[in-house]
Amino acid sequence: MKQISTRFSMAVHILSLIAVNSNELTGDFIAGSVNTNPVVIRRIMGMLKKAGLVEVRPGVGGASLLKATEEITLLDVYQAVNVIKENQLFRVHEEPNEQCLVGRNIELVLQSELNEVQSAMEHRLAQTTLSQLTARFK
Amino acid sequence: MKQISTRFSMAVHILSLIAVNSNELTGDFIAGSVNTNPVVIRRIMGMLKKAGLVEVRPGVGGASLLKATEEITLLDVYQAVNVIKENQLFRVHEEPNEQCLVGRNIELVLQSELNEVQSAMEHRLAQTTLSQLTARFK
DNA sequence: ATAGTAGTAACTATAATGGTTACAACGGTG
DNA sequence: CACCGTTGTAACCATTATAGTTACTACTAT
Repeated sequence: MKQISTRFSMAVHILSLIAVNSNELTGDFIAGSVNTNPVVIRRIMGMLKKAGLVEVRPGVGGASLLKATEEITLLDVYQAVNVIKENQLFRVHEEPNEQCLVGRNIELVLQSELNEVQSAMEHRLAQTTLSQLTARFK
Repeated sequence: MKQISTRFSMAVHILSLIAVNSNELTGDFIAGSVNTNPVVIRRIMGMLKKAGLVEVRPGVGGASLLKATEEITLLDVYQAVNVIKENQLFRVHEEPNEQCLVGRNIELVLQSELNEVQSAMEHRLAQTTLSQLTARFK
């Protein structure tokens, strides 16, 4: 069963860390908290940077958020790490037989429903903010 | 990017075929419409059978639905082909550092949100029936 | 100049997928 | 009763994305 990559959960972890310990964080420290290799962290940080969520001080280290924690949603993170692209949560089999009523129609009809399904999921992602998560840490 | 397996879209295709051409279908014909290998079809049919959605006449061939098309939802199909298990749409990185405030809490807090997200998606899947799809074929 | 950090490229092991071959089991039909 | 076409499975393979790893360059404060 294919699941959505841990890149996403790691990214949320990273952002939570930065939210809590603002600025005193090296990639190696983050890697220690996430429990993975520092390069994995740097890769994800690169994506978060490109999405405009964080700022990193090269050379010396230290990261900070570019938006308030109330304004970073799980959807923002999900999109930043590119874990699922637009309308591609579900993979639909390709090149069905056009000679057949079903084969001819299934792709378009099913895909339009699946797009709705994906939207419903992403809409729910947008309702949770980073601040809601960190508020529950204890 | 990992996507949800085409097993799901193929299953919908198969059920649509049965709904339209009730009973005169061999696995090889279905494979021709889906455009894949017959064994792939049989594998999926096996899952649909186990879920109580279809009935297959062994030996001689031919399949029929065990429920009305109005009563088969995309969620039923999705669950039948076991494409995503309960609360496992998102994979969460394992064994974060318990010494760290974030590491200690992230798993539980994030997972509870992600379960909500998955529920939202599945709820939307349950709103589309097989009959709604086949009605749009032309 | 040095030390410690970030940025990347390249390689690897792992796991799920989807296609394939092969064969056994089944059930009408001649 | 034997045959033929079908279903049911097991086993294998190529492909793909992931996540970890090594190695190296570039940057910045001291």
